[in-house]
Amino acid sequence: MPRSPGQRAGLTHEAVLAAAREVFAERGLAGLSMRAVAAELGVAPNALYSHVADKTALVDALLDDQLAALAPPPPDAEPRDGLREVMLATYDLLGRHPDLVPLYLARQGARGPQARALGAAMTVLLGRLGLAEAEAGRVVRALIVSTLGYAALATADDANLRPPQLRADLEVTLDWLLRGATA
Amino acid sequence: MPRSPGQRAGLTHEAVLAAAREVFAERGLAGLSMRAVAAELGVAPNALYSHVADKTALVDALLDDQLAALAPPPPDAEPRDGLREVMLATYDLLGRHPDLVPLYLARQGARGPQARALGAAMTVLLGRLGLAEAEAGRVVRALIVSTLGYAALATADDANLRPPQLRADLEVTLDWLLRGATA
DNA sequence: TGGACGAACTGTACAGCGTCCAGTAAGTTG
DNA sequence: CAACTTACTGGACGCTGTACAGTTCGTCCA
Repeated sequence: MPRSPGQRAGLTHEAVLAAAREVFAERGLAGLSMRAVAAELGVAPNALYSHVADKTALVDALLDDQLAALAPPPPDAEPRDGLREVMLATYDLLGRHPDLVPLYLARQGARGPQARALGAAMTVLLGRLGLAEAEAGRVVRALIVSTLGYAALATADDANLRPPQLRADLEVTLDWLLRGATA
Repeated sequence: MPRSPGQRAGLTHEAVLAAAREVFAERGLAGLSMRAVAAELGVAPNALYSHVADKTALVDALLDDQLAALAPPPPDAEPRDGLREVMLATYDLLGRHPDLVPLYLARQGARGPQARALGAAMTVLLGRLGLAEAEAGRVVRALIVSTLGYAALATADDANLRPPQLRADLEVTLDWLLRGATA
């Protein structure tokens, strides 16, 4: 509903992020412009800059936000199963939002709180496999790199590389990595 | 040298690609606009469209072009060494052109002739390790995914993730993958 | 040899982008 | 009640990729 002019919109960082989420869901990454987000809020484009440093900061926030859909593996799970499950869930999530894959890789998305929480949960599981923290960090990175990489591959529309096929390949790859890391 | 008006520029696909290579080398991906390429050739921006479908096609060509700097592993190399060398050389190349990493991942750059040649040479080496062609393709993908993924990670300026450190991690990861694949 | 034809190129223009600047109006604090 | 801060608007700048229409050239065939 359009405010009467002279009224404040009462924006917040969260409101802007929510609008960005909406625009992204409806029109994809290509449709996610500052102007579109502003229009969604019924506000002039520049108004966003009171709540967000610039577009890349908004996109970063959106990237982490999307990870909220992923449940961290419980600490008492069988470690290998838990790790495989998160990674496959991540792969599936990215499959639903292929636009984001390059962004996660480019800025290595793992900066926000959601990403941190997932990383910490994975480190716990690797600890139960006997890995020290530094070593666990390296393995987490290896797992993530392959998962994001396969998700990126799945966005190319090559008949030989359908997402289910690649998902199976990813599963095998994760297995090799975990086996190598705990040998 | 500026042609006298009314003279043809005599552009070709290769000339456009060469200009794009030049602009990219000097001003990076952000500076690679159709206008910049056209200016480099002393030509109106739209002139490019007689030789290139659109910008993404030009960028695709540039991506494959850059791979020409990579020497395919000789077929008689020790397979594991040869594979590790190409992948590390790829990692090093991408380290010099971080801008391109997301693009390689997004369009899975491996469509052009250069990419195909590298893939074929890798498949030969994997064949000598006893892998059938389909299986070799999967392993090639796994290796590439990790290599590009680590290169992407290296573009994030995190003090804990310096390129040399990640290169070492990649080396270990490649080892795990090759070991897993040939077990 | 001339005339048609297609390709190459220019000029102009459009719609869109991120974001800066200056101004105004509202809310908050002394 | 006055001073100040914050949130927002209007307008603009410089840039993008590329579509459209028109002109000029090289080539090929009658």
